[in-house]
Amino acid sequence: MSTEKSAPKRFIQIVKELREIIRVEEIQPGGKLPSERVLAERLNVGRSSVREALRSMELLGLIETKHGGGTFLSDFRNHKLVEVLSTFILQEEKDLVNVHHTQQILERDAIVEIATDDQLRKLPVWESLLHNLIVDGTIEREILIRELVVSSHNRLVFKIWMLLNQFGQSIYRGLSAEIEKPLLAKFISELIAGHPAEAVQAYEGWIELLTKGENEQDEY
Amino acid sequence: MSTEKSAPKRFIQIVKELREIIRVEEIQPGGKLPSERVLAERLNVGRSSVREALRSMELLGLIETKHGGGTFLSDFRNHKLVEVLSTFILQEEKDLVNVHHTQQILERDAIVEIATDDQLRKLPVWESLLHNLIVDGTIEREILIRELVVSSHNRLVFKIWMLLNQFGQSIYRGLSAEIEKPLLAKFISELIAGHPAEAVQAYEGWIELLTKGENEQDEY
DNA sequence: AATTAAAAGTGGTCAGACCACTTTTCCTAA
DNA sequence: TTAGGAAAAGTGGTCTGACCACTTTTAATT
Repeated sequence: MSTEKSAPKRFIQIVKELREIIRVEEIQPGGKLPSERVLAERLNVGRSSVREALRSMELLGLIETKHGGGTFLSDFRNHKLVEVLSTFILQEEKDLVNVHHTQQILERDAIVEIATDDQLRKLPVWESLLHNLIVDGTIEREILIRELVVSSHNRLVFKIWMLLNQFGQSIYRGLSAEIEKPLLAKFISELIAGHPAEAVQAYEGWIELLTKGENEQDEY
Repeated sequence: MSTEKSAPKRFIQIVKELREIIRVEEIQPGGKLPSERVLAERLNVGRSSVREALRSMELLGLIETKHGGGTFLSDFRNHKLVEVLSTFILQEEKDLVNVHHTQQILERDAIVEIATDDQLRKLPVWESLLHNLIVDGTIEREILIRELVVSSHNRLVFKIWMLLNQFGQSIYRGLSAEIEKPLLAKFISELIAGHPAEAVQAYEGWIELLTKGENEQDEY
């Protein structure tokens, strides 16, 4: 009666075994996986079942395939899950808003963490970014944010953020650098100075500037 | 030479055509898709190719399959973004500390959000939890935290949190309710009162209490 | 009319056959 | 000896047909 139907789909099981093989044999990104025929024999399943699992992983960008060449483990960062999913769900505006909201949560925390850590806030990256901003008048927003999250020493947060970033690309409209320049400068300065509250405040002002006017975003 | 190889994988194409069929025939979530054999004939491909596409979509949670029954479009508002990703993101992430850190980031944000929203902070849940705490002297921590995140109106955050929770079980030591009682009471009270800073502070004290003594966990 | 058994429909899996492409092997010619 | 190039082997891509297991529909029986 319980919901324990326990119908473990074969191809799902194969995906798991594949992952295990990758782990045990220490196959590195770019490395070659056993051929479909070999896998079929090793796992005692038909080749078509192996292919179903392999194709699933390929859709996710977990592996890459070269016709006649072989199957290769691709780098984690290349996975396409987000891209694929987005084609199915991107019409939901609310999802996008949530994605960015979540990103901002992570970013805010990273800011606080960096600003309160003498080691981190003195990293040369920030000075460099600030310098670029003042001299060139431009700054690569994504790099800045990325540095923020990376520096926070939490690889999990970084991974999640990267994923969300792929998913939520391009909500930040191109904006005149002149407008955001002072806010950005203040933000980075406060970060270096070790003033978390002020840094976060400047950051939020900056974000608001970037997203404002995009839409009224009623509370629905 | 260019990276423009443009190798249009068959099963990828089928995924796209599937999506088109779903759109044109207005198949609703829960609705039934044409059978594999029918699809194969309609698209002029072999059944195995159809299956590869179908299995890929199933791994993403886009469709569901009932053996002998058929293939059904699942509610992809409930897409498995986080779920699927987790198996690949967290597989190497043995660092429980990171998991909990990330959870706490999300929780902190939820607290602020609730405390600063008159609608949310007046929800009867909080009073109820506080009452239970005082009367019974006990409180289900997971329920509390869960309510926190759920109330924040960001389903994505909720999903991520639930996921992390699943992975990070059992770091919170069973602790004497007497010790955490005052902190918890203060935390909830501040939440209801609409004092975000104080609520967060109490929350952090509480968390510190819960995780302290666990420090035998060297950084390895 | 209700119950039940048979049939049809559908997903799950496998085996084998080709094809197209890549990599390796190995023989020939310079 | 060695550099080229053709043949062979390896590998992914796809299709067909065959069963099996399970569900839904249909038909027959009571």
